[in-house]
Amino acid sequence: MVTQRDVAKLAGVSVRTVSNVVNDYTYVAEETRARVRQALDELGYRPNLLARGLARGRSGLIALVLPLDVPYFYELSEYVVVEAERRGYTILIDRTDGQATRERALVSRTDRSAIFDGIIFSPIGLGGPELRYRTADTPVVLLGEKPVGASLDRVQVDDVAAAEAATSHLIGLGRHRIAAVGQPVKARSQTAQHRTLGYQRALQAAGHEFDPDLVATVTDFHRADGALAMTRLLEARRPPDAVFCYNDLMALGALRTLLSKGYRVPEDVAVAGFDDIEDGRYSTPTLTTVAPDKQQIASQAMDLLIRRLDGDAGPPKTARAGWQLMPRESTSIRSNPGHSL
Amino acid sequence: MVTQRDVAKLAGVSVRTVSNVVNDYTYVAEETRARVRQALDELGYRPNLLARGLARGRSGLIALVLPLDVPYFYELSEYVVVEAERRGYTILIDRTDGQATRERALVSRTDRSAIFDGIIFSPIGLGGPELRYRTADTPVVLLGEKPVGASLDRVQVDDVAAAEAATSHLIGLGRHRIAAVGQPVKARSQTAQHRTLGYQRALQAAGHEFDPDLVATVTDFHRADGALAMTRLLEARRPPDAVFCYNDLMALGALRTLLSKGYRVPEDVAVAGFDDIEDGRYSTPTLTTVAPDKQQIASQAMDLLIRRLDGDAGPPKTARAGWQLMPRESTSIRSNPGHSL
DNA sequence: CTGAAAGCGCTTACAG
DNA sequence: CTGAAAGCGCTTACAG
Repeated sequence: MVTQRDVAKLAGVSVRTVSNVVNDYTYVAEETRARVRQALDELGYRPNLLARGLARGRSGLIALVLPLDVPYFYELSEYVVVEAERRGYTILIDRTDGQATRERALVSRTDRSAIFDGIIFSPIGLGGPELRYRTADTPVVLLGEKPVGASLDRVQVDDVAAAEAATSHLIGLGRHRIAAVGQPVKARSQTAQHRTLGYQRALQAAGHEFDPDLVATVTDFHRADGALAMTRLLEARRPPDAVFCYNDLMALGALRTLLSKGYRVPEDVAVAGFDDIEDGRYSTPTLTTVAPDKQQIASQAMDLLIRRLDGDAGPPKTARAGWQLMPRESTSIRSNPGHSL
Repeated sequence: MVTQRDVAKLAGVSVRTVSNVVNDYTYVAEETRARVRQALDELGYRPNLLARGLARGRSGLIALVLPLDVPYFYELSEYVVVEAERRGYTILIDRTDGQATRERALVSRTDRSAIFDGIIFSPIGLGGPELRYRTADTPVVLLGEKPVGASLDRVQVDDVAAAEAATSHLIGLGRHRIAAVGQPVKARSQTAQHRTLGYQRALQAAGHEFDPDLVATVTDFHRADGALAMTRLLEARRPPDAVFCYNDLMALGALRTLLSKGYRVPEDVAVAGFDDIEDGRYSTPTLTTVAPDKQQIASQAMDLLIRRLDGDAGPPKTARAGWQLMPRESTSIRSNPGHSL
């Protein structure tokens, strides 16, 4: 490895000057700068970022810790990368896939996060008590609902209102037996609870009765879970004529189940999801969904984090990001192109 | 920040001993160990990984640099994370989305990779010449085809054979006008060329003529590109009765175009993809595809990298991973459930 | 504008 | 089994 010392020797200057040139500091004589540059190139010097980080006290690196197995998150990650770049930081993604073990690595003693200036974290498997455990050395911003008991900065979407809007939209179609898919078997985050709450509120506002049989539980938020839940719902005595899934992935699974059993969507059963992932814009029929403002989420998360990096030690803050209902073919009788010609 | 010095002072030992305890070295008296542990907990010590990495000369971190906007890669990334964990390394993902600018950050002087022991890299936008530029400080393993001119370790799948198998499968259905979707407008990696070659070989083996009009070019490998290419193919004088897309994402886009225009799949047009992403197992119809052995790719990439980390300085090696044709509904007349009941 | 030197927090031969 | 000390490669007041 070529060090600044090697370069300094070759250029006949001190490491101080080499460092100045490498970091583009002013106050270096043009002649000196040229000589150092020459030596830099000749030797093929590249800085050791570990050493630089140690000396500077910060690495310029931010960890984005999230479950990459759900498209919503990797779509979101692109926005976070861009917003971080814009602010001079580099994002490195640490994929947990919601596994508590991997998430725990974040709060454990020999925490990989120690090389990061800050962390943007979307906890799935970990509850608040465990999160609280973490020392406050590295600032953390949570994405999504606050795990019970944790007190950290976070950015969230109003899940209750969004779920209510999605359900109301299904009600507006004249459907009466509207199922909800996504209540986890064992609840950890509050996301699902909030969406169930929004679902119930919409029902209530429309004067529909709430039928517990129409709330399908899941173990995970993947396609397979949506497909399985839909199968169970269809086998009930009084199957649903619409279904609101707590994410698009499950909605796509439900869609698959419906179509493969010969149901027409939306004629027989209307389907709505949550997340606005790209898949839902290309499925047949295309998927009605709630679109959280991913760009805004990313931007707010970075802003919260940078506030902490700048030394703010105030109480935890919560930023709220917008969302929008996106009606598409899966809830629109008129245009179901798969059957329209 | 609590340092080992603080802990040493509190426990009444030297930092040497603290370090020994933190790293679980043997030869620490039980009594001493207990006392140090006590101090560690009391102060809430967490190691500074930057400093440790600098002192040890390695960080235990490996960068996985790839385009996360394509599901194939984030599915692959999970396998890489697991294979790395198994070998005691931590993967951090650096998403490039195929943008040459971001890929270039990897070969630039102030390379973020300097904190990594090694790099697993899937170049999309960068050609071989630029890759060659990078100094050999940090070992690199390439995923996929070798960019022209680069000489680095890599793991690849036999694209020619796999594409030939997929095309032959379509021919076996009795189709005569088989289109190929995925030849990039401006070619950089060899992947697409190889798949086109396999496609042509299958045609030739079956005695079909090669019609250049049936090879649709794309600018990217996303759904939108597949959808657009399909639209153009359908507008031709003699539209295809089957289409082989160079990845599943484009195949899903093509599928969407076909269904929305009222074509039946596979009755009117059969569709095959490449990658075996999860979406294709839940689309309607489900998608026939080539499934590269992702687990094997990940495992081989890690093995190649670790060989270099262990000091092997031999010539670049190429590992070959397996693949398998997965026939599904999009090429199977019998079972197209969307229309079967 | 540039040098000599301390320091970032850790690891690890070298002694004992 | 443990201490004193050098060193990892960089940055940066302090002088000049």
